[in-house]
Amino acid sequence: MPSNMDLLSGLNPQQRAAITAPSGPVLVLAGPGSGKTRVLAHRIAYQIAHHGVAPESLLAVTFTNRAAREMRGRVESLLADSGAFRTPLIKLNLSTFHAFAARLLRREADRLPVTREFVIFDEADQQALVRQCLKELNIDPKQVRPAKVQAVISSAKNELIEPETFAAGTYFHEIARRAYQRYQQLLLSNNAVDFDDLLLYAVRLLQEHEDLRQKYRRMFPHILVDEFQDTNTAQYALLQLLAGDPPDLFVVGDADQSIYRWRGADYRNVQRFEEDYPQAHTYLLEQNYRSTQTILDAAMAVIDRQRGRHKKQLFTDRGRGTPIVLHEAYDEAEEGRYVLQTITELTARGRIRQGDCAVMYRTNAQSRAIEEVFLKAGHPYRLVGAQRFYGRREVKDLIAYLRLVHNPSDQVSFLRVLNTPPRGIGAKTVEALLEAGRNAQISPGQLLLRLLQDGAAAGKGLPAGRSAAALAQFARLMEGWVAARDNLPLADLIQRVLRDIDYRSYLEDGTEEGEERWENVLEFVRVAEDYAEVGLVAFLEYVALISDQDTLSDAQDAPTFLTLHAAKGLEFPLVFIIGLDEGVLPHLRAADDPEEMAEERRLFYVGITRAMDRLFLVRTFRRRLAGPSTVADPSRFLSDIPADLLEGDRAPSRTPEQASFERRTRWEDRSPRAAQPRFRSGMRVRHRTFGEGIVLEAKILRDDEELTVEFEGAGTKHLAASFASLEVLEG
DNA sequence: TAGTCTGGGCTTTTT
DNA sequence: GCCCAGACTA
Repeated sequence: MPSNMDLLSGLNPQQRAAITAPSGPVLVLAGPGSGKTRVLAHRIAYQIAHHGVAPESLLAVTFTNRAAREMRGRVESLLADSGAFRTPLIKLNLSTFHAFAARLLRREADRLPVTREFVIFDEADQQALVRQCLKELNIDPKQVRPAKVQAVISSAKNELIEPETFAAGTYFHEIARRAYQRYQQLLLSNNAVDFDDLLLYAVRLLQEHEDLRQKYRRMFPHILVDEFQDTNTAQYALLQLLAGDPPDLFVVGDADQSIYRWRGADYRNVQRFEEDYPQAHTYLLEQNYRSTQTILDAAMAVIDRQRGRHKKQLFTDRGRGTPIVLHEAYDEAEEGRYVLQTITELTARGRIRQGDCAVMYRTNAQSRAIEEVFLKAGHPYRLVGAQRFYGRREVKDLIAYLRLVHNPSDQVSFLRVLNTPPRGIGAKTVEALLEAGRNAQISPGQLLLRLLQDGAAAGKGLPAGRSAAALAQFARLMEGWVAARDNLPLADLIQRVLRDIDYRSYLEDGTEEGEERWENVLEFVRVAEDYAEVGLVAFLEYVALISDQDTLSDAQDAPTFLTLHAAKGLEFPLVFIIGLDEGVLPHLRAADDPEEMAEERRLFYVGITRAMDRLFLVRTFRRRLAGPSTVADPSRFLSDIPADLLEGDRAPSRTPEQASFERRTRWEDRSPRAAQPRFRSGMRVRHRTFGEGIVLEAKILRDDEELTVEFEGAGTKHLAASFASLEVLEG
């Protein structure tokens, strides 16, 4: 087949070797911009075109729908170009872990404690449920925070720990254990699963049912995984269960780009893979095709400060390129103006398009200041962030209505919409309704529906009078929607709900905000129109599993604003990373945990390596984190970048305050290694007031050494070596 | 029952 | 500075 040549042309020897590697476990360790995704796409195409593998027997897993979509496009065009395939490869199984698991669960629902129609609860729903559990357990939600309990439950699930095996060593964990137990029961009575259950149930199904295991192994004898470093325990277990014997498991990843630890991801799965599959072939991709050498050098300088990783040498033949620009703004507004101004200047020459530019930040909240500047200037931009849209109150309300229509047992949704907009159903009535539901052993939604059918008989225990009328009216609405559910196109169904509840006049209260909320509703209807074909179930699933990255579109030639997390896997000719301040990047929350601090560093590394040609690092002198604005210190990561890669570009001084600040931080004359390291992690030290402790982390910061010390009595402290006068005891 | 108020809590990243 | 939950009042 001459087409094989096309599939391998233009690839470097390492890439080629990985793509043509014999079937079996394969690990591709790939630096940023080294053509990781390309290798994956070529591998798929090569298997199909060269080895005659049936497309439907391949399962490729990614972390976002966007990545899956892109991969599909690439594979299809590769195969089309090579003349091997003409029809679109609809049979190719390319999806996210969660979407794949959801499909599996629906197909095998008869072995699950939920029905095929289960709904997927998102984080807000989960918290609502946890809140309910705590209430039942008579726990004050102020003492034990529902969000924290939810997080604990979630990470337990990601570790495949179920309520029965949940270890309760502390008071908090005992509460969490009981809440977890009740939480699972409540999920079932809602006919719902949460994000984590998707994976957990999938793993359990395959563990417990030999026949299913065989079935899926036969179905997908070839498995490929993107961003393998971001798999968590449940995902890894799922892969192992799916991988047949002999396993044909092709995984690509980069431990340096692991940024989802907080979601249970464990980059040590890369090592685990090598241990579990000692016969695995490993390929290393180091040549970078994306960035200039200057950008790569900066990235390496940042990541090399990380201990306990194996060093990669990133190189390119793109040449040195332009120095990285470091800019200090006075405050967030000026930060925004600087970004806008720079983009305007650079694009004015015509070589760079607006859409080539990206602005990246640590937290979503940071986008606000930038957006304001752009809005005021009438300059268009693209904002990446699905959560922002789907997390809005009005959108969540609508989704809850739809979920209720789809699944009247969904109590969380039911309670959300029962009195939204207000229709005279107050707390007392709700309480009575819940009680009646408990007595009748059915969900309150079902109870209401039944009430209509057999009249007052089932309504025992429900309040009479005004609220009864309100309840009956709501029940009639519900009944109407459920009846219309299967006959009406999705968008029409939504329109009908909107009309029935007169949602528009509820939202439009004359304020600009109300106007905006209604706009969002209309936007939501537009999205639903695209799902007319596939119907309500698929739409709800789409809405539940959407990710921020999925909202990125190329439709508009405008700069993109996105979080560093959302930026993973993307590239832009021109990148701004803003908010390079202590407390922002690295984030405050990471300060007392070396593992988390390491992840902040990797996050910065991911950001740097998104840039192809130009990189702008921006920080702010005054910043509002919470409450009043305070003076921020420059990010510790900045001092890891060698000065010769940087170009100073400071705004003119505006205030004496700033001028004095600039005198203190002279980037251009800063020598990168001014101070000699005196401390190492693991050293025992003594401090005058804090007593004895162990150095957790020591790093050179400008002309001082910054230490993180765990003191026996005083806890973890951050100290500047020159002030702290520490005595070294041993080490 | 609904709407307003206040006080407290809290701040990350997202499938 | 912002948001939410629960308390309070009409």
